[in-house]
Amino acid sequence: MDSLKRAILDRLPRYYHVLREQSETGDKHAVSSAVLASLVGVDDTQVRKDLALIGVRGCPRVGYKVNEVVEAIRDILGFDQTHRAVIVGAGRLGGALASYPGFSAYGLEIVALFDNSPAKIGTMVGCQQVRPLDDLERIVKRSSVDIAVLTVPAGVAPELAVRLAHAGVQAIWNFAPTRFAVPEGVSVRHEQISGGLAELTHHLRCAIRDND
Amino acid sequence: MDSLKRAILDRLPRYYHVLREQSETGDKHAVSSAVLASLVGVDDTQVRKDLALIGVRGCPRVGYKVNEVVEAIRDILGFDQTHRAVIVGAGRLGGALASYPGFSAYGLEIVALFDNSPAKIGTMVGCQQVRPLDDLERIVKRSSVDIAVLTVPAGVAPELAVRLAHAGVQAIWNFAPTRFAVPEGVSVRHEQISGGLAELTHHLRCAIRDND
DNA sequence: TAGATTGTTAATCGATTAACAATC
DNA sequence: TAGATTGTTAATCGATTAACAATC
Repeated sequence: MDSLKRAILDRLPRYYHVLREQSETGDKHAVSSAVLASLVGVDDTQVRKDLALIGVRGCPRVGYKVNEVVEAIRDILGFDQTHRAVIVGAGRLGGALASYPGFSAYGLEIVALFDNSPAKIGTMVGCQQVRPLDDLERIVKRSSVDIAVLTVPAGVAPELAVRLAHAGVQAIWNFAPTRFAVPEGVSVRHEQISGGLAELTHHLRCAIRDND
Repeated sequence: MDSLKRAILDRLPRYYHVLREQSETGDKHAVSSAVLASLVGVDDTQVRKDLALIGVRGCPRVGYKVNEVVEAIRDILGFDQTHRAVIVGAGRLGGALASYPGFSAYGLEIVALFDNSPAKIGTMVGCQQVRPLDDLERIVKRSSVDIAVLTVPAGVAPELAVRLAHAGVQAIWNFAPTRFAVPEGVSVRHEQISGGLAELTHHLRCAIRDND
């Protein structure tokens, strides 16, 4: 199977999100590319191309069947398979992710939360009891965890990424403000939240100047 | 002043981040495009183009002056100006952002944290006392807040965005898993965290199939 | 001078948008 | 049939990469 390109992988979850709501309320069974486009804020041609690419065929004068679209996206993004994940770093962000109920819709099951702070170990954060970092390898192997979420300080992220990869994790979702290399075969997604802030403050700066 | 394009706005904070560390330790005053490129994981030509675009000139055989680059990025992204911000939604994510110390490097000052839950109002979350939503307009106006961070459930995000815009906020940083329209002149950045998860699970799915 | 690095043009690549025929 | 919507090709746009002359 081809790996899909980055751009479409950003849009598919958005289609999934808005259509899943509609498929639950169930008052509309079909959706046109124009309606779906306006719901997620993209061009209608874009929607038709994306859906064609993932193998969903629509019907002229009717549109696309909501259920078909939802299932095709769920299938292609792997949301129908359960992935076990651990969160490393029981700070506020780690806690926020550990207690987010929405991940189950994406097939993600959080099986453990780690930290190395004695003050945190053993306490409950979200629905998880914090475990010591020493247990990392054991639990990753025992529970066949394949995704790790990194919410630790930038300084320790690279070494933890290596530990996780060696323990058998296949994908790392990195929220630490740094980048690192990982062994072949492991995929990493760097979530650089402050990048979004830069965009906003830059716009503000331009707006202020334009008023002068 | 021209607004810079999206792509470069994602890279500038990364240059800023790695060079600021180097400028503090101070052992190297110059950096070549090749070194900077490898530090942030982009092409070296890309670095030279980006720096040329923001008006930094390098020196053949030497490279770019670290301080010049840091200051140019700080200036163009508005990190040298202090922006006052409020966080709306004192859940775990809101709390994580409220207590993140790194924002000051980007010129962001969190002045208030709001929630509508009586159980939370008045308690301390991060370094902020949670305030009732009723005070939103008053505080935004009084403290001339120009950025709002939305960490509320998807359902209430659109109405809060409108309230914030009317109160005078100029930029909204939205972490709720939804999209909404805002009045002309207000900029919005939608941070869709689960999009990153889709990319990872898709890669996992491809890897599994390739093994079959 | 020789050599390393910048700065810039040209080529490539990919993503988005426009146009329109095909279809129910 | 008429009309709305899909599906697809072509055109545009922007971003990235390659090549190389200019420069210290």
